[in-house]
Amino acid sequence: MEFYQRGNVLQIAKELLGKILVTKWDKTVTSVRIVETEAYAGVIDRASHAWAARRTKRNEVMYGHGGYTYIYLCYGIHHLFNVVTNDHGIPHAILIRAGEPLEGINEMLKRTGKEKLDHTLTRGPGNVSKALGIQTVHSGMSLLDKKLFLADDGFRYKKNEIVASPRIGVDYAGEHAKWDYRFFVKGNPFVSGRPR
DNA sequence: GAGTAGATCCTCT
DNA sequence: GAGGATCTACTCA
Repeated sequence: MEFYQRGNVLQIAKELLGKILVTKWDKTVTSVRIVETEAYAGVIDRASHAWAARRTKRNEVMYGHGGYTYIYLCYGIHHLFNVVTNDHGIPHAILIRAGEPLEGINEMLKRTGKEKLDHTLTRGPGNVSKALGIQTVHSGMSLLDKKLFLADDGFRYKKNEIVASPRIGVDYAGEHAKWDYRFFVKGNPFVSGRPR
C-alpha cells in the first residue's frame, strides 16, 4: 500500500506500466497489462478534477489515501478508471489509459460487443473500463480488495521502451495540456497514440 | 490518411 | 444549464 502513497505521482505513473490490472466479478476474472498511464497532479494541475483544491462528492476519493480507485463517467458514455496516489489530503491520481489483454479475453469481447481480439479492445481509457467491466459504482474501492486490484508478476519494461508525452484530451487546460505527464510503452499496438 | 461531428448523461455552477 | 481526463464513424482528399 505504501507504493501508492509516495509523493512523486510521475514516478508512480511510470512504474505502473507493466503491472497487471485485474477485475474479478462473480468469479469471472479479466486482466490487462498496463501499457499507458497519465498522471494528474492535484491542485496545481488545471487538467485535474481536483484543480485549485476543488472538492466535491464526485472527487472526494482523490483526497483520501493512495491505493483507492477513482472512477467517473465522461461524456455520458465512458467510464474512466484512475488509481489514487499520495497521502490523505493530496488529490493525486493516475488515469489508466490502455492495457494489453491477458486473461478473460472472451469475456472482454462479450462486454465490448466485439467478435475477435484486435488492438481496439483495450485501447483508450473508455475501452479499458468497458472490457474489464469497471463502472462508476466501483469508485472508492480499495486496491487491496479481491475484486479489483493491481498485480505485479515481476515484469518490467525497459527504460528505453517507456516514452513520455503530453496528455490527451485536455486541450482546455491551456499550458498544462503540454506537460509530459503521459507515459506509454513505445511501439505497443494497444497504446492510444492518436495525437490531438 | 486526416479531420470533424455526434453520441449522451452525470455533476457542478 | 453547460460542459467534460472519449470513441467512433463518416466525409473528403
